[in-house]
Order: sequence, then C-alpha cells, then structure tokens
Amino acid sequence: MLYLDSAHGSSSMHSAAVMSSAATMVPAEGLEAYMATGSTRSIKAREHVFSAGDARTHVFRIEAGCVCLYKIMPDGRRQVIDFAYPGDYIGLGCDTEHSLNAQALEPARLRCLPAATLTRLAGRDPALGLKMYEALSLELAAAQDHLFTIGQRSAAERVACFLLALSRRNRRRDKDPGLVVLPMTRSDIADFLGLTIETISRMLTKLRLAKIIDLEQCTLVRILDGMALERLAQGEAQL
Amino acid sequence: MLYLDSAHGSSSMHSAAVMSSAATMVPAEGLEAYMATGSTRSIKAREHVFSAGDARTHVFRIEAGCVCLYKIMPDGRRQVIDFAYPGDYIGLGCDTEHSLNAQALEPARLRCLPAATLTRLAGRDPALGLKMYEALSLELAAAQDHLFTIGQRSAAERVACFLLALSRRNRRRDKDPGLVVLPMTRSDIADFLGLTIETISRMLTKLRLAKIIDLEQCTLVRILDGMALERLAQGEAQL
DNA sequence: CGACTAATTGATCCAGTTCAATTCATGTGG
DNA sequence: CCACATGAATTGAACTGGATCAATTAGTCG
Repeated sequence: MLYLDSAHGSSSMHSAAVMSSAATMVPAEGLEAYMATGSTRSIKAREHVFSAGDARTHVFRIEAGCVCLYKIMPDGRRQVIDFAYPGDYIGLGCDTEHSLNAQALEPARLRCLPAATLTRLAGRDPALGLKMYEALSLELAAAQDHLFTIGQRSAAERVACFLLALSRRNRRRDKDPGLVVLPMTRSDIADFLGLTIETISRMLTKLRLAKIIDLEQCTLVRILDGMALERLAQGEAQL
Repeated sequence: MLYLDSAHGSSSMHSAAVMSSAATMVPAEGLEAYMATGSTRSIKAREHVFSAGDARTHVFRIEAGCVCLYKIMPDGRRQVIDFAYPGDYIGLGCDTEHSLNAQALEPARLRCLPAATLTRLAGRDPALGLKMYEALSLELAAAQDHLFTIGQRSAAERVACFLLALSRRNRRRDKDPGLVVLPMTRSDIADFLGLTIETISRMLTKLRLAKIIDLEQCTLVRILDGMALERLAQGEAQL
C-alpha cells in the first residue's frame, strides 16, 4: 500500500493530507507472528491473487513484488484502489467475499493465512484483534486521503502526490527517497489517479522540463527538487 | 454514513459497486451496549463535533441529526468524505488525532464514549474488538466505492449514485425509499461528489426533465423511476 | 533483427467549470 | 401579516483542463 500522506510531518489542523493508501502497511507485530505460521504462494506477473466476488478464504502478506488492487465495471472502467508492497497486508475485511481484484504487477511471493484461522485467533487474543483494527484504520485513512486527491486535485497535483507517496514509502523503508521505481504501467497509474495514460505522460514530461524530476527510464524517476514537488502537490505552485 | 453500494444485490464477480460510505453503520451489538453507558451531547446546526488535528478523545454515535465528515486544504478546497446518520459511528480509528472534520448539518444529538475506555474494553473483550474491526471494514468498503465513483463516473452517474445511496439507506431503515430528504446543501453534495454546485443543480434538473425524479422542494427528492436511476448509475444509460 | 506492446507527443473536442444574473426560500422586523 | 433582506438554488453563456483520436517513437522479448 502507498502512503500518500501529509506532506511536511506537522500538518495544520484543518488541512487535508496529500494522500495515503489502501493495502495495509503492517503495524502489527501480533499479526506478523501469526502470519509466520502461514504457507507461501508464488505468483507470476499479471496473475491474479484473488478477484472481486471470490470467497475471502485467506489474508495475504506481500513478501516480494507489487500487487495492484482494483475495481472494474462491466464496461471496462477501472479504478485502482491501491498498490500493495512487501510488508503490506491484502484481503483484510469482514465480508465473506473479496470486494477488490488483486493482480501482481511483477512476479510476487505471498504469505497466506486462512481467514477463518485469523478470526478464530482474534476471538481469543484481544491484542490481535486490535492489531487488525489498527491495520484497517491505516487503510481507511489512506483511502480517505486518496479520495481527497481524486476529488479535488488537478492532474499535475495528483501526479506530484503520487510520486511523493512513493518517495516517502522509500524513506520509511530506508531506501533512497530520491529514486522512485515504478513497477506499474502508465495505465495503472492513470486508473489509480482517475486520469488517462496520455495525461500521466504529459504531466511527467512537464515535471521533467521544469527540472523537478528526471526520467532515467520510463519506470525510473529521479526526484531532483522534492520541495518543488511538495509545493505542487499542496497546490502552492503550478507547472 | 451512506451506503452507495452495489446496485442490484447480486453484482457480477468483476463489477464494481455503485458506491458505499465512510462513517460506520453499526453492525456492532457489543459496541452499542458499551455506547449506552456514555453521555449525550447536543450540537447546533453547523457546529463542529470535532476538527482535524483535535485529540481523538471520544468516539461518537449519532442519535439524531446528520453529520458531515470532510477534509479541507488551506486554499479552501474541500472533500466531503461521508455523511453520518443516526446509528452511525464517527471518530473511530487508531490515530491519536482526528484526521477529519465533523460538522452537524442540522441540530444533532450524539452519544459519546471516551476513546481510551473503548480501547481498554476492547483489550479485555475480543468480541468488542472484532465489532470495531467490522465497523471499520464497512467504512473502508464505503470509501473504496466512493473512490470508484469519483475517479471513474460522469457527473450524471455520480448524482444518480448519490440519490440511490440515500434511497437504499431509507429502505434499510424501513423508511420510504421513494422519497429522499437532503439535509445537506448543494455545496455539501458537490464537495462529496467532486463536482460544483452548478453541476449538481443541472444534473438534478436533467433528472427532473427526464421524469426520473421530482423535486418537491429543493431538499426533497421523489424518485419516480428507480430502475432508470440505477441504469444511469451503472453507466447502462445516459441522460 | 523483427514483432509486439508501452510510452510519448500532437491536434482537436467536450464535459464540467467559471463567471454572471436571476429566481427561490427563509427568516426578521416594522 | 407583509416587505424586505439574506443566503441557497437555478439557469445561461463562455471558457478550459483533461479526454479523445491519431501518429510516432521507444522498449522488450523471441
């Protein structure tokens, strides 16, 4: 899951966060311990982990790779809800069926735990229940930030938020926040941000021409001016 | 909270729901029992229950009235995340601060429970923890459906989804699903759907001219053709 | 190297915004 | 009880950000 969260740590009382995300970054030691008992599953690129409507038999933790969570209409319109990364949980929730589709963007490895087992354990161990609550609480905050981004921000602001979210994720994982890898296609990004691939491409070139980023490859973004990117994301500047 | 959910009960495996919502419709008998021990608070119209950044001291259940949950940027752009109705919980989550603003749209009555008490109780009673998890799970599903609506649907589709969500809420509460009361202003609806007040107004008149709804007052919508409204929401028809 | 798919770039279009009046409600004081 | 004030809603006209349509161009895999 992405963390498209508040820009400069201390956000003012009434200001909305830049963005946040929908799979679940693990704040869950208890969960992790239980998870360790689960089996692993390897997934090929573009293969689905589960589809909307499938019975929610398992909860998964991403061990390696990146998974795209999305909803789709019969007419083909698709909304990407989140991208889940190693350490994130997917498939949490109470419904008996999954409401999202989960597709690997690259070869991935998952740790699986039967949902029934998790519910049973949580019925005995209140700490585990609270951890699951905490995990969902983060997902919810992420979804609400994403909602703000899609409902209120311009195309340039959305792309800036998206890149900043990936950069902050890197910082949290002790990876270089100045170098952002994009395991997803332009189409995935477009469906995540409620835009088209052409608009994504145009905004990236605008950012490049403004010397705010460099596109070393089309899947590799070097952030040259993080401050400018944040100002853009906050609507304090425009391209 | 609104239920902008799947249109015709049985939604196909890969199809996205029409919409759902972000405060928490109570599936929580345990929660209710604990809540009953809390104090009540009366709120005037347009008064805030809490603001983003406030310490999350209490969790509230709406007893009467309607509460609008929103995020706002320094430049004034506002995203309404949800509308909470009697029976819904607001203020759930793990963060020490509220991330949303909660404003009463009309005089309201709330039941309050200290957040610390709730956490303590949940630490002892796993069933309560699971109920809270369930409540958040519903909020999350709602936020994800809303995300789809804002990211992918046209203005007419969004308005149709919104009206259907209120109609379904009525059905669930054994009120007339054919008569929808709008306690919120056009501006609240616009900020909820990521549109402008003018667009909301225009779409409502279009629906009226198409004999799909009747506007008995500007706060009172009579649904004349629910099927047509659903087809519209699903993108199977247009105005 | 050739075939395919993904990404970029350009030209045009249009849904929804913006700006600008009215019109409609609602409440208030004489 | 009505006249008038105030904010909300509607309606119209013009504009524009992002979509759509249409080529290229750049990667990537047999």
